[in-house]
Amino acid sequence: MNDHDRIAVAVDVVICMLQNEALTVLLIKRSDQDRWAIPGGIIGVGESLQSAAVRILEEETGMADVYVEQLYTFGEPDRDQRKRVVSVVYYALIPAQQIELKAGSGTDGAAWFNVDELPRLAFDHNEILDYALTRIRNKLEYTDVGFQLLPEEFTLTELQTAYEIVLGEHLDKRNFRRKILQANILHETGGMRTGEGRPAKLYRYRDGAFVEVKARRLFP
Amino acid sequence: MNDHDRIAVAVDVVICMLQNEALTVLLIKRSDQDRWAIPGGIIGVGESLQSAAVRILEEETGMADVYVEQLYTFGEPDRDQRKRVVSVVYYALIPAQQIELKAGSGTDGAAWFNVDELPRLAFDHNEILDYALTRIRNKLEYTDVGFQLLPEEFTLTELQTAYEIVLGEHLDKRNFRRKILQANILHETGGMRTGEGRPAKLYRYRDGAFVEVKARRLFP
DNA sequence: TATATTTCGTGTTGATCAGACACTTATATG
DNA sequence: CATATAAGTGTCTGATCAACACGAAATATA
Repeated sequence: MNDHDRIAVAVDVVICMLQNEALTVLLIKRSDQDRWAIPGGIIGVGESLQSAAVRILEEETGMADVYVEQLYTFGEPDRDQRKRVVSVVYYALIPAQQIELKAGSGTDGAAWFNVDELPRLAFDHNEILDYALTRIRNKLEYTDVGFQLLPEEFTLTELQTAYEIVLGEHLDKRNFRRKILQANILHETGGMRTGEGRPAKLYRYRDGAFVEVKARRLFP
Repeated sequence: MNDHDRIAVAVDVVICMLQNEALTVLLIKRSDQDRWAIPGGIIGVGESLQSAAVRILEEETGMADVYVEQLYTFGEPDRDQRKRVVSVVYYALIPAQQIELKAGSGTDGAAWFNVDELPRLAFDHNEILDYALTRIRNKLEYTDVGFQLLPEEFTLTELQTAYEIVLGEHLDKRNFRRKILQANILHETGGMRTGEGRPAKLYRYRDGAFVEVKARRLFP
């Protein structure tokens, strides 16, 4: 087997954030490609897969301390015409906020796309995003991923809206609040969010709460 | 980066089967290693990850047409002292039966181990097996993986026993039967299994049934 | 061949949970 | 001060889950 035949290992990261009442994903355009793509890179020697994902995330967004989880590994022989690449794909959920995008090296630019209005992407990246969204929607129902999309403090309405955006369906206000509060995974910070209308209590996620709640589905 | 630094891509396969009222996993011992290990191999050029998993499974057991699914990719830099290996791990569930183990090339032998009585394995393979078992137990509750561990025709008691072995807990007979039958994923073959005691009806899994049942948990 | 043993197969009840549904309260704004 | 906006709150009904015991059908044995 000559060097040309060797298989390259890449790490790609699906970076998701809530913006303008929509779930968005960060895509980049490389100088040598005419389609948008999921950001990624070659793994460094001595670097773990997870570290590589965190590094790529940091290079694109400048953010650290973010929820990152392995999604799936894509390795069809023909997924990249140029050479054989096995991509270990991670996904990251970052709290809603304003982010200054850093143009990574070798890229023409980066932009956030509404996940419901994606263009045709490079390689098998549309397939990867489909898979990522399915995973996130599923995990929303029985893990704490929903909280990762919000800042530390949030109102129950903001939390419900986040769930509605990701799931793409309306949820009943009273049932939602009852279930979340009964699950005992939030605590009131004491602060209030003011604005037009009645002020709302602020909550914070009880970190590690899902270790206790575990197998219990939030929305069965 | 010289060739020595390059990263190798391996595919490992956790092969599980029911035997003697226990869930067992197939392990091999390589001539150059003193510990048992999960069977695996280097991926061929032009071979997809899934194909490699199926090939490895066939090499070890002689079986084709088996349930195979990707589990997780393990790639810590120090997981193999000799060189950097990224392992894409699959798991396979094969129907209970007698299997003639083929000694794969370069192996000292292969054997089935009860998953509750595993020795200390090579590399990070204990960790991988823990992860695989957790996944299988979870999927048992909301997918059709349970049926993959049984032959085509089975009695309800055999199915319940399979669930009990994998989950490691006792299930109520009447509740189990009611839930399985109401889920409408089995049909009676008309045949009966005879033996000591009253004969039992034989059932067959309605293939593709979980496409319909989908999100519905069998054991919430 | 009668009896014992083994395994299959079956329903009900009470408790818990999910889903549908509408009005009052607190603040900001004009 | 009146109006608009969003927050916050409870009940009832139907569905689902968990707990629970015995009769039926066959084989094995005395």
